[in-house]
Amino acid sequence: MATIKDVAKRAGVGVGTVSRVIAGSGPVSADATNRVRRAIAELRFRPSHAARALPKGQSQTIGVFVPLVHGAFYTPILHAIYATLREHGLHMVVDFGRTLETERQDALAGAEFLTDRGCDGLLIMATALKRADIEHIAQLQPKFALLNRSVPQFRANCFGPDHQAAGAAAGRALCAAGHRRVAVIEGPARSSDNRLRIRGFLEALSECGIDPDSVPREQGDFSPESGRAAAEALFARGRNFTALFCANDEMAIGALAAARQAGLAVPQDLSVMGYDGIDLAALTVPPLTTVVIPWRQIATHALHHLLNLCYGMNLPVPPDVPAQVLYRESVARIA
Amino acid sequence: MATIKDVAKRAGVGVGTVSRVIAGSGPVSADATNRVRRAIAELRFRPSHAARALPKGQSQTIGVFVPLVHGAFYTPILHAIYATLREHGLHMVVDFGRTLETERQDALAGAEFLTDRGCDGLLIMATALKRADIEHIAQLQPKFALLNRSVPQFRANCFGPDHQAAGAAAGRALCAAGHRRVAVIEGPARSSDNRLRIRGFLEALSECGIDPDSVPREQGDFSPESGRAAAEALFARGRNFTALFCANDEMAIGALAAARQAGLAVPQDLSVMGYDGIDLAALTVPPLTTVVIPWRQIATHALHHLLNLCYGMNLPVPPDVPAQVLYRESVARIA
DNA sequence: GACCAAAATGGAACCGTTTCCAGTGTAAGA
DNA sequence: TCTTACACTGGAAACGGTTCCATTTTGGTC
Repeated sequence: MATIKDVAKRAGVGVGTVSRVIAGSGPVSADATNRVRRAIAELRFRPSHAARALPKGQSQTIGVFVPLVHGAFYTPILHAIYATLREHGLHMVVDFGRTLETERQDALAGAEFLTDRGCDGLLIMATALKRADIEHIAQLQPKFALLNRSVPQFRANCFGPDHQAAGAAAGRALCAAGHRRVAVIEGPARSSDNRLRIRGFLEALSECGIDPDSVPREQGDFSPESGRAAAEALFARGRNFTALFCANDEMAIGALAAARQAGLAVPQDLSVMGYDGIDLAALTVPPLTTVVIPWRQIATHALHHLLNLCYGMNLPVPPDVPAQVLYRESVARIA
Repeated sequence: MATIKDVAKRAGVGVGTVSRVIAGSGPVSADATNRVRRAIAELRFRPSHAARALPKGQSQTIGVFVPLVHGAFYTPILHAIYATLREHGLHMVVDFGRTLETERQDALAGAEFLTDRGCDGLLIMATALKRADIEHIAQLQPKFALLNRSVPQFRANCFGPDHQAAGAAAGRALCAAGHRRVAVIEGPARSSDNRLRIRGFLEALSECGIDPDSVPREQGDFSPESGRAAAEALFARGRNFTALFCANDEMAIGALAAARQAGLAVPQDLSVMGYDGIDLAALTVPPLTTVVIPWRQIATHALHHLLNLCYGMNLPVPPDVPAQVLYRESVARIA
């Protein structure tokens, strides 16, 4: 591989001049610029990223951690982040968790990996992180933003929706449609955002005069398959409910499949409500009524904040729009 | 940030010794090892990735390009790649394309980004790449593997299913179920794998005595939404077919939604067949009959080949299992 | 033609590692 | 006691860029 010295020699200039041509820093005569450009092309010179990052101490790269590679939930968020980064000519290095069970340790390992990688800032999505973990990350790389996890100590670095309010909106919507007997498929207990949305949902029910303790609940792991299994377990316990709230859309998709398998028509025999507002929810059979969280927007704002931090930019970080129930066809109004 | 020199000073040894302790290369006395380890811990020393990669010329990192961040198709493949990489203690840097339209140029830019990033090898998934593009990539980084794109010149580096055979299997399955009037939702014409599977499908139909030219066709872009639109267009042209073959499962999901919207029961009024065998296809309403391509396996084998190339490993690269039709409930047998 | 500021330039020092080589200390063998 | 081998060690050189400083060149002014 050709180095900057080879280019300098070929162009008949010093290495400093070559560097200035490449980076556009400092004055270079038109003549020298041309000779350097030609030499670069002829030698197919490509500057080494490692050699470049070493003296500069900056890599124009943001590190992103996402709990899972797959699934309909995380990837659109990643897409939004990536698009924004590209707009600003920045690079992204992603690290993924293996499973939701190992999310916490994966996120910690990911933060180390990304920091070691010379990322200028970290955008981390992991609800399973404890306060001490976040302190650890802050020590590793003070320039970071947290997505969907909030701790008072780092309030300014935390971005995410008000899950409790959003959960409450779901509860109120079901009550308003006349449902009095409701079941819930919740996510993993370790996930703080799950706990909040379930709490909000049950509180709303309570305000409508429904005893939260009477609500049958099953737990899934946010995957469609787990939603199916949870729904089946719920059906097996005797189907004395008219509506089913799922802690995310993917589990709701599984619940829809389970309902069909059980011979239940949605929404005539059973209403199903999701959460998150993933794109796929528009294309289920029937189309899913869900609580839309403006995830892409939230992610973009978190990133804006991070870029302001890292590069002294001045990107807007407006308050997020609140979550809203999107009425499609999976919830029926009953007497 | 502490450097290796600080550690050496604190431990009262030379930098060479510290480096040997960290890398486990060369002999170091137990005493020195302990002092170094302690100093590392006390100073919270973390070796700089950039400084390390510079003299070594290797980064223990594989670069992966995937056409899209989001969607149900690419991410499980990425997941399989990531899992294998972790098993071998290697890192991954991913680059994504923006849209399927820009796949070709994004893949090219991605190859450059990943190479500049010091990746030891490249795993690239992009059907839109032309032969010259691949030559360019080979020049950039001779250690590469191609997923789902095959060119004779680089036969050994290419991995992917036999789309034509798989498409034919779909066609035969529909014929065997008694369907004589069939429609097709195909993917983008620029996508070589799409062309192959459609060709195989139509050839199989032809062998069953169905005129390929009589088959109504609409084009989508592999997204669920485009599948819905294509199905609607097909319905609008008069629904004189009993079965619909979709070039991938995601478009089939969209077609299912369109069918419901049109008041068509699947499979009673219309049979729908997918392609790929994504996980979600098991949870649609009704569960989708599809051609299962062993994508995870293919990706793993491509990666094995690449690792053998990069690190002189000796990982198995067995022939892939052929694609198979998985019968679920979206295709009816008719008279 | 002399002078000066600004533009342009070459090259040394530096970034933080790895690697290699020369050198020291020690134990075993003659 | 003297070699000899070997384990261990320190430090210089190298990796390929960026940056800064000293120096040369240029163009404009009087």
